[in-house]
Amino acid sequence: MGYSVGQVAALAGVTVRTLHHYDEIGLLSPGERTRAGYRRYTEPDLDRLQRILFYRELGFSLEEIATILDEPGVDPMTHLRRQHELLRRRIGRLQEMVAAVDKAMEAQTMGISLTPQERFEVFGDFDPDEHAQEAEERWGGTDAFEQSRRRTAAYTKEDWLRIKEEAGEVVRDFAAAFEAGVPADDVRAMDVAERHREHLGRWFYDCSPEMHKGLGDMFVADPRFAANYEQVAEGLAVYVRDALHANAERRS
Amino acid sequence: MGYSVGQVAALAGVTVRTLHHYDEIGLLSPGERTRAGYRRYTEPDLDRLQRILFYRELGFSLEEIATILDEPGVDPMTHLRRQHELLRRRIGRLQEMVAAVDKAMEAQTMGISLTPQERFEVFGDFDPDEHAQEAEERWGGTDAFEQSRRRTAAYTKEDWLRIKEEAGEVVRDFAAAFEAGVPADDVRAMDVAERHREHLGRWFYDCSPEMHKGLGDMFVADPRFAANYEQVAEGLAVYVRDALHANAERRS
DNA sequence: CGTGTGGCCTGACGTTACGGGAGGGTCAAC
DNA sequence: GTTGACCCTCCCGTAACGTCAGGCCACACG
Repeated sequence: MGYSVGQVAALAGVTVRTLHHYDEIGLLSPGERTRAGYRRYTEPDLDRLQRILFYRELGFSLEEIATILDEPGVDPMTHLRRQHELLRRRIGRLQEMVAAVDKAMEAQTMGISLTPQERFEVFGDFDPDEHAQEAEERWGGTDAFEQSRRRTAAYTKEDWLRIKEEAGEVVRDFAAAFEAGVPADDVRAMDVAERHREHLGRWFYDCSPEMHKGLGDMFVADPRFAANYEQVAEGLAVYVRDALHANAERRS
Repeated sequence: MGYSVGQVAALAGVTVRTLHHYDEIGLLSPGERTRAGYRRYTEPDLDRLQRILFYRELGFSLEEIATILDEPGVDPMTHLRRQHELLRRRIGRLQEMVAAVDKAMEAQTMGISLTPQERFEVFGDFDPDEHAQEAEERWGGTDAFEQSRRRTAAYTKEDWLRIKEEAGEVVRDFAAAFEAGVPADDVRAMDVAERHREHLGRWFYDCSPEMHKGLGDMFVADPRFAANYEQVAEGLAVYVRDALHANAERRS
């Protein structure tokens, strides 16, 4: 019953030391121990190890893997879909690199030399998402940004759809309250603001009330964000900011 | 003229510290320095950096990259072909993983649970080459084995063809001398043995005369290797061993 | 002509994900 | 009942950087 470290190591193609390490940092602790202190790995442990190795191979850090695996309420199927999506992306990236190599070969045979930009473009625009670059410039290096980047890295298309739906719901509720003439510091508006904050915490990063206030300011100051609300209703951006502020005051 | 660290870092999407590090370890030292000591990267430096990042992305260690890049007599085209080959392999591996995920999804929806072996098989047979596993068992952990593994990791199909051809030539020459009645300790036989040793050094690992002798012994003792020679001419394995021994004596 | 301000320099210590060995217990087998 | 394979827990080492700290350098601006 159960597998010893050596057996698991041989099975999974890792060293015993690696398993010890995963135990040390709490990433994978064997379900049982013999009275002599020997590690005994159970079937679910193997399952978890398989996932660990998978995400590791795709370049995730062990800490990231821990948060991915310990996300509450994710069934095996979600993991598989996520893995599928990640593989697809990674293969796409490698195919881009193939294209770049092909281009370089062509240039080489033609005797043309590439510009520095051309040479690095496959490395440069790591994510084809312009928003990500903007975010980097604004919040680059902050904890929140890092946390967000790490978490979103593993989201599937379906995750994103759910996020969009949730976000849309919040905006609609804000708009409804706004048009109904509910004051921004009314509990009803503040409750929506709080849901917005929770939404961020669930999907992106832990957003303190203080940070949430700053975010509200930006919704007004930055036309790119403001447009998101203004196109729903004129004056909504300011309303949302006020609601976030009011909610932050209430929370602190 | 030339690029500063910051410019290169921005261009290539790496940090300044990374470039400092590469300079420290001698992997990429800027072609010039200003009188104030500022690094100035030239066009060839960018070229080299691009290759470094390429091989790095594919999982090579910086030490391995250094040996790959500093291999004498490799033109840009060879690198490009090699990169193409590596990408192809890597994509193939990822596609295997996709297949494994698909299988797991199927099993999941069917309610079947996979055996431990099935779960890890995509990680297990890391290299589909049975010879590599045998080699690991015999020489696992030795410097020569490590060196060989590192170097061969980057060989293209064309490299392997050339290796095979070279090796075949040596065997034919051994066979010719053997059948012509040339004694194994004759200079002509010993010269072929020396060429064999150089062949190993060029493509696999630095083979000392002492190691070469051991290798000769194995050609006789291990039927798997012996067959290689015996199928060319009966008694050739022993002849080759004797030639390797004689040459080793001469060399020491 | 001083004075920021941003970029660059060299240490030097911190971190991640293990590798590898010392020193010592455990256990099935001969 | 001892031997060899396997396991344990420290503990130090390594690779590839991250992250300051303390101090030049260079050029724009008043």
